[in-house]
Amino acid sequence: MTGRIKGQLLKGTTTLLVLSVLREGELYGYEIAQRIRDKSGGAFIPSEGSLYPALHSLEAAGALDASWRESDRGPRRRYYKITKGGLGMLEEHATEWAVFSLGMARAVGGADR
Amino acid sequence: MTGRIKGQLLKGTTTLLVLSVLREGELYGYEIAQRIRDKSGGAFIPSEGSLYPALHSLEAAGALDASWRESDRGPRRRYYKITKGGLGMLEEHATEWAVFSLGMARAVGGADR
DNA sequence: CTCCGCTACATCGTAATCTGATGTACGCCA
DNA sequence: TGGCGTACATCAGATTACGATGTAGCGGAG
Repeated sequence: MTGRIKGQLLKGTTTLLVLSVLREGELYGYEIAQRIRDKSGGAFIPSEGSLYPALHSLEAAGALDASWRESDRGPRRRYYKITKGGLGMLEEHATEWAVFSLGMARAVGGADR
Repeated sequence: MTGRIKGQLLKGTTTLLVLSVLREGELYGYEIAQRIRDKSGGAFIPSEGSLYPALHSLEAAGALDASWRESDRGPRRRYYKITKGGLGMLEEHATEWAVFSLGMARAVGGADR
Protein backbone atom coordinates (compact mmCIF):
# COMPACT_ATOMS: atom_id res chain seq x y z
CA MET A 1 0.00 0.00 0.00
CA THR A 2 2.06 2.86 -1.27
CA GLY A 3 -0.58 5.39 -0.40
CA ARG A 4 -2.51 7.66 -2.65
CA ILE A 5 -0.88 10.89 -3.75
CA LYS A 6 -2.97 13.99 -3.44
CA GLY A 7 -2.67 17.68 -2.94
CA GLN A 8 -0.26 20.16 -4.37
CA LEU A 9 2.00 17.71 -6.15
CA LEU A 10 -0.78 16.84 -8.54
CA LYS A 11 -1.24 20.41 -9.70
CA GLY A 12 -0.80 20.61 -13.43
CA THR A 13 -0.62 16.88 -14.04
CA THR A 14 -4.30 16.16 -14.62
CA THR A 15 -4.11 17.39 -18.21
CA LEU A 16 -1.14 15.16 -18.96
CA LEU A 17 -2.72 12.14 -17.30
CA VAL A 18 -6.02 12.54 -19.14
CA LEU A 19 -4.39 13.02 -22.53
CA SER A 20 -2.12 10.05 -21.87
CA VAL A 21 -4.90 7.58 -21.24
CA LEU A 22 -6.96 8.94 -24.12
CA ARG A 23 -4.07 8.27 -26.47
CA GLU A 24 -5.06 4.62 -26.17
CA GLY A 25 -8.61 5.13 -27.37
CA GLU A 26 -12.01 6.65 -26.77
CA LEU A 27 -13.14 6.65 -23.14
CA TYR A 28 -15.78 8.25 -20.94
CA GLY A 29 -15.13 10.29 -17.85
CA TYR A 30 -15.65 7.75 -15.12
CA GLU A 31 -13.59 5.25 -17.11
CA ILE A 32 -10.76 7.76 -17.53
CA ALA A 33 -10.48 8.11 -13.76
CA GLN A 34 -10.28 4.35 -13.36
CA ARG A 35 -7.66 4.00 -16.06
CA ILE A 36 -5.51 6.62 -14.39
CA ARG A 37 -5.92 4.86 -11.07
CA ASP A 38 -5.00 1.47 -12.55
CA LYS A 39 -2.12 2.62 -14.71
CA SER A 40 -0.55 4.63 -11.92
CA GLY A 41 -0.71 1.63 -9.63
CA GLY A 42 -3.28 3.33 -7.43
CA ALA A 43 -1.07 6.35 -6.80
CA PHE A 44 -3.52 8.72 -8.48
CA ILE A 45 -7.28 8.74 -8.16
CA PRO A 46 -8.53 11.93 -9.74
CA SER A 47 -11.46 13.38 -7.82
CA GLU A 48 -14.57 14.19 -9.77
CA GLY A 49 -14.15 17.83 -8.80
CA SER A 50 -10.89 17.99 -10.70
CA LEU A 51 -11.51 15.52 -13.51
CA TYR A 52 -14.73 16.90 -15.00
CA PRO A 53 -13.61 20.54 -15.12
CA ALA A 54 -10.37 19.37 -16.76
CA LEU A 55 -12.31 17.44 -19.41
CA HIS A 56 -14.50 20.45 -20.11
CA SER A 57 -11.58 22.75 -20.51
CA LEU A 58 -9.71 20.32 -22.75
CA GLU A 59 -12.81 20.04 -24.91
CA ALA A 60 -13.11 23.82 -25.05
CA ALA A 61 -9.46 24.05 -26.02
CA GLY A 62 -10.06 21.69 -28.95
CA ALA A 63 -7.89 18.92 -27.54
CA LEU A 64 -10.82 16.54 -27.19
CA ASP A 65 -13.97 15.71 -29.13
CA ALA A 66 -16.91 14.60 -27.01
CA SER A 67 -20.23 12.86 -27.61
CA TRP A 68 -23.07 11.53 -25.47
CA ARG A 69 -24.00 7.87 -25.70
CA GLU A 70 -26.52 5.74 -23.92
CA SER A 71 -25.41 2.91 -21.70
CA ASP A 72 -27.25 -0.41 -21.41
CA ARG A 73 -26.75 -0.27 -17.67
CA GLY A 74 -26.61 3.00 -15.77
CA PRO A 75 -26.69 6.63 -16.84
CA ARG A 76 -25.59 7.93 -20.23
CA ARG A 77 -21.91 8.55 -20.74
CA ARG A 78 -19.89 11.28 -22.33
CA TYR A 79 -17.16 9.79 -24.49
CA TYR A 80 -13.95 11.68 -25.20
CA LYS A 81 -11.60 11.24 -28.12
CA ILE A 82 -8.26 12.97 -28.51
CA THR A 83 -7.89 15.30 -31.50
CA LYS A 84 -4.85 16.13 -33.57
CA GLY A 85 -4.40 19.27 -31.48
CA GLY A 86 -4.72 17.17 -28.37
CA LEU A 87 -1.89 14.95 -29.52
CA GLY A 88 0.29 18.01 -29.92
CA MET A 89 -0.69 19.20 -26.49
CA LEU A 90 0.11 15.77 -25.08
CA GLU A 91 3.58 15.93 -26.55
CA GLU A 92 4.19 19.37 -25.07
CA HIS A 93 3.06 18.34 -21.62
CA ALA A 94 5.02 15.11 -21.76
CA THR A 95 8.17 17.04 -22.66
CA GLU A 96 7.59 19.53 -19.89
CA TRP A 97 7.10 16.67 -17.47
CA ALA A 98 10.35 15.05 -18.60
CA VAL A 99 12.27 18.28 -18.01
CA PHE A 100 10.60 18.75 -14.65
CA SER A 101 11.21 15.19 -13.56
CA LEU A 102 14.85 15.29 -14.62
CA GLY A 103 15.40 18.56 -12.79
CA MET A 104 13.91 17.09 -9.63
CA ALA A 105 16.08 14.01 -9.92
CA ARG A 106 19.15 16.19 -10.20
CA ALA A 107 18.18 18.53 -7.40
CA VAL A 108 16.90 15.95 -4.95
CA GLY A 109 18.74 12.79 -5.76
CA GLY A 110 22.08 14.13 -6.87
CA ALA A 111 23.27 15.42 -3.53
CA ASP A 112 26.78 14.33 -4.29
CA ARG A 113 28.21 16.21 -7.19
CA MET B 1 18.24 25.66 -23.12
CA THR B 2 15.55 23.33 -21.91
CA GLY B 3 13.45 26.15 -20.55
CA ARG B 4 12.52 27.05 -17.06
CA ILE B 5 9.69 25.17 -15.46
CA LYS B 6 7.08 27.26 -13.76
CA GLY B 7 3.45 27.19 -12.87
CA GLN B 8 1.35 24.47 -11.44
CA LEU B 9 3.86 21.65 -11.74
CA LEU B 10 6.02 23.25 -9.06
CA LYS B 11 3.28 23.28 -6.48
CA GLY B 12 4.34 21.33 -3.46
CA THR B 13 7.94 20.79 -4.51
CA THR B 14 9.49 23.86 -2.92
CA THR B 15 9.65 22.23 0.50
CA LEU B 16 11.44 19.19 -0.88
CA LEU B 17 13.88 21.28 -2.91
CA VAL B 18 14.75 23.53 0.01
CA LEU B 19 15.29 20.65 2.42
CA SER B 20 17.35 18.85 -0.19
CA VAL B 21 19.86 21.63 -0.70
CA LEU B 22 20.05 22.32 3.04
CA ARG B 23 21.03 18.72 3.64
CA GLU B 24 24.42 19.73 2.28
CA GLY B 25 25.01 22.48 4.80
CA GLU B 26 23.98 25.84 6.19
CA LEU B 27 22.84 28.36 3.58
CA TYR B 28 21.01 31.67 3.41
CA GLY B 29 17.88 32.36 1.41
CA TYR B 30 19.28 33.94 -1.68
CA GLU B 31 21.93 31.24 -1.84
CA ILE B 32 19.33 28.50 -1.52
CA ALA B 33 17.57 29.79 -4.61
CA GLN B 34 20.82 29.76 -6.55
CA ARG B 35 21.70 26.26 -5.43
CA ILE B 36 18.32 25.00 -6.54
CA ARG B 37 18.77 26.70 -9.88
CA ASP B 38 22.23 25.22 -10.37
CA LYS B 39 21.48 21.72 -9.18
CA SER B 40 18.33 21.44 -11.27
CA GLY B 41 20.25 22.49 -14.33
CA GLY B 42 18.34 25.76 -14.54
CA ALA B 43 14.97 24.03 -14.64
CA PHE B 44 13.84 25.59 -11.35
CA ILE B 45 14.37 29.15 -10.23
CA PRO B 46 12.23 29.66 -7.13
CA SER B 47 10.72 33.12 -7.05
CA GLU B 48 11.24 35.16 -3.91
CA GLY B 49 7.50 35.19 -3.36
CA SER B 50 7.49 31.44 -2.96
CA LEU B 51 10.89 30.84 -1.39
CA TYR B 52 10.72 33.15 1.61
CA PRO B 53 7.25 32.08 2.78
CA ALA B 54 8.40 28.48 2.45
CA LEU B 55 11.46 29.14 4.61
CA HIS B 56 9.34 30.87 7.23
CA SER B 57 6.89 28.05 7.42
CA LEU B 58 9.65 25.42 7.58
CA GLU B 59 11.22 27.36 10.42
CA ALA B 60 7.87 27.60 12.20
CA ALA B 61 7.41 23.87 11.75
CA GLY B 62 10.75 23.20 13.44
CA ALA B 63 12.38 21.80 10.34
CA LEU B 64 14.93 24.60 10.15
CA ASP B 65 16.95 26.67 12.60
CA ALA B 66 17.68 30.21 11.48
CA SER B 67 20.01 33.00 12.52
CA TRP B 68 20.92 36.48 11.27
CA ARG B 69 24.49 37.19 10.31
CA GLU B 70 26.22 40.24 8.92
CA SER B 71 27.79 40.13 5.50
CA ASP B 72 31.00 41.96 4.59
CA ARG B 73 29.37 43.01 1.35
CA GLY B 74 25.67 43.70 1.06
CA PRO B 75 22.79 43.29 3.47
CA ARG B 76 22.69 40.92 6.40
CA ARG B 77 21.69 37.35 5.67
CA ARG B 78 19.46 34.85 7.34
CA TYR B 79 21.15 31.48 7.52
CA TYR B 80 19.16 28.27 7.67
CA LYS B 81 20.24 24.93 9.04
CA ILE B 82 18.23 21.73 8.81
CA THR B 83 17.16 20.17 12.12
CA LYS B 84 16.66 16.54 13.04
CA GLY B 85 12.95 17.02 12.46
CA GLY B 86 13.74 18.59 9.11
CA LEU B 87 15.71 15.52 8.09
CA GLY B 88 12.69 13.39 8.88
CA MET B 89 10.49 15.70 6.87
CA LEU B 90 12.95 15.53 4.01
CA GLU B 91 12.75 11.78 3.99
CA GLU B 92 8.96 11.85 3.96
CA HIS B 93 8.80 14.30 1.09
CA ALA B 94 11.45 12.42 -0.86
CA THR B 95 9.48 9.20 -0.49
CA GLU B 96 6.28 10.91 -1.56
CA TRP B 97 8.07 12.31 -4.57
CA ALA B 98 9.39 8.87 -5.50
CA VAL B 99 5.89 7.40 -5.37
CA PHE B 100 4.52 10.29 -7.34
CA SER B 101 7.25 10.14 -9.94
CA LEU B 102 6.91 6.39 -10.36
CA GLY B 103 3.15 6.69 -10.75
CA MET B 104 3.58 9.30 -13.43
CA ALA B 105 6.11 7.18 -15.26
CA ARG B 106 3.68 4.27 -15.25
CA ALA B 107 0.68 6.31 -16.28
CA VAL B 108 2.35 8.45 -18.92
CA GLY B 109 5.19 6.35 -20.18
CA GLY B 110 3.74 2.89 -19.90
CA ALA B 111 1.13 3.15 -22.63
CA ASP B 112 1.52 -0.47 -23.50
CA ARG B 113 0.08 -2.76 -20.92
C1' DC C 1 -41.75 -2.25 -2.89
C1' DT C 2 -38.40 0.40 -0.83
C1' DC C 3 -33.82 1.37 0.33
C1' DC C 4 -29.08 1.14 -0.60
C1' DG C 5 -25.15 1.21 -3.43
C1' DC C 6 -22.79 1.70 -7.75
C1' DT C 7 -22.50 4.15 -11.93
C1' DA C 8 -22.07 8.76 -14.18
C1' DC C 9 -21.98 13.56 -14.81
C1' DA C 10 -21.92 18.21 -12.77
C1' DT C 11 -20.93 22.34 -9.77
C1' DC C 12 -19.55 24.82 -5.65
C1' DG C 13 -16.80 26.60 -1.62
C1' DT C 14 -12.45 26.02 0.48
C1' DA C 15 -7.65 25.62 0.61
C1' DA C 16 -2.97 25.68 -0.92
C1' DT C 17 0.75 28.07 -2.97
C1' DC C 18 3.27 29.95 -7.08
C1' DT C 19 4.05 34.36 -9.83
C1' DG C 20 5.17 39.02 -10.51
C1' DA C 21 5.07 43.46 -8.53
C1' DT C 22 6.46 46.34 -5.05
C1' DG C 23 9.06 47.88 -1.03
C1' DT C 24 13.14 48.38 2.09
C1' DA C 25 17.95 48.58 2.66
C1' DC C 26 22.90 47.77 2.15
C1' DG C 27 27.42 48.35 -0.46
C1' DC C 28 30.02 49.22 -4.67
C1' DC C 29 31.19 51.80 -8.66
C1' DA C 30 30.98 55.34 -12.24
C1' DT D 1 24.19 61.07 -7.10
C1' DG D 2 22.28 57.37 -9.39
C1' DG D 3 22.22 52.72 -10.76
C1' DC D 4 23.08 47.86 -10.09
C1' DG D 5 23.46 43.53 -7.55
C1' DT D 6 22.51 41.52 -3.18
C1' DA D 7 19.07 40.19 0.35
C1' DC D 8 14.86 39.82 2.79
C1' DA D 9 9.85 40.64 2.90
C1' DT D 10 4.86 40.99 1.67
C1' DC D 11 0.80 41.38 -1.24
C1' DA D 12 -2.89 40.81 -4.90
C1' DG D 13 -4.11 37.72 -8.40
C1' DA D 14 -4.45 33.37 -10.64
C1' DT D 15 -4.62 28.49 -10.99
C1' DT D 16 -6.44 24.25 -9.68
C1' DA D 17 -7.07 20.07 -6.55
C1' DC D 18 -10.25 18.33 -2.87
C1' DG D 19 -14.50 17.12 -0.63
C1' DA D 20 -19.28 17.91 -0.35
C1' DT D 21 -23.45 18.02 -2.54
C1' DG D 22 -26.85 17.28 -6.17
C1' DT D 23 -29.20 14.76 -10.02
C1' DA D 24 -30.36 10.48 -12.07
C1' DG D 25 -30.63 5.59 -13.73
C1' DC D 26 -30.07 0.77 -12.64
C1' DG D 27 -29.89 -3.57 -9.90
C1' DG D 28 -29.97 -6.34 -5.73
C1' DA D 29 -31.17 -7.00 -0.77
C1' DG D 30 -34.60 -7.14 2.64
